[in-house]
Amino acid sequence: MAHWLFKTEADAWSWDQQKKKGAAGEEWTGVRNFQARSNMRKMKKGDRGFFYHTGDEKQVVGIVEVIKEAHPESKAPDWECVDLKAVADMPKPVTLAAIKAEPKLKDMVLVKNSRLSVQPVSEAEWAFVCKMGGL
DNA sequence: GCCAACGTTGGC
DNA sequence: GCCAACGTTGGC
Repeated sequence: MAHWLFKTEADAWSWDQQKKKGAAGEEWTGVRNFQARSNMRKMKKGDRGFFYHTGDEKQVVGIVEVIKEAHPESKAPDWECVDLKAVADMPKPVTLAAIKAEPKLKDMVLVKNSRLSVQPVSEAEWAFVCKMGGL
């Protein structure tokens, strides 16, 4: 199973909003970057990802699961999205500062290319960040 | 609020 | 197809 990281600003689409959608999930819309889109196209149902708040917080706040693979956005059919549902809170949110301070995570896309909004996460990185977050 | 880094656009 | 200019993002 592959792992990912979804970046969002809390005032655009927050973890609370995502959680309120429950098991029905919600389309992950607004991706207008080709690299991010190609990452979404690689996702399989059941893949999991980190839900990351950028902006003021800059921390991983939860875990989401892909419940529908890449398809056109219902409101902007020229673009694509996947559907995500919230799976779990991070017991202890993992901050960008903590990630940057950890040598094992120095190659994370979040560190190397923070602007990319949908990122791949390696298995080792996934396990390590989960551990840091208390999962 | 600033600035560096990156992606996209458009002229050639 | 290249590259300069521009706009946007996001960390600080």
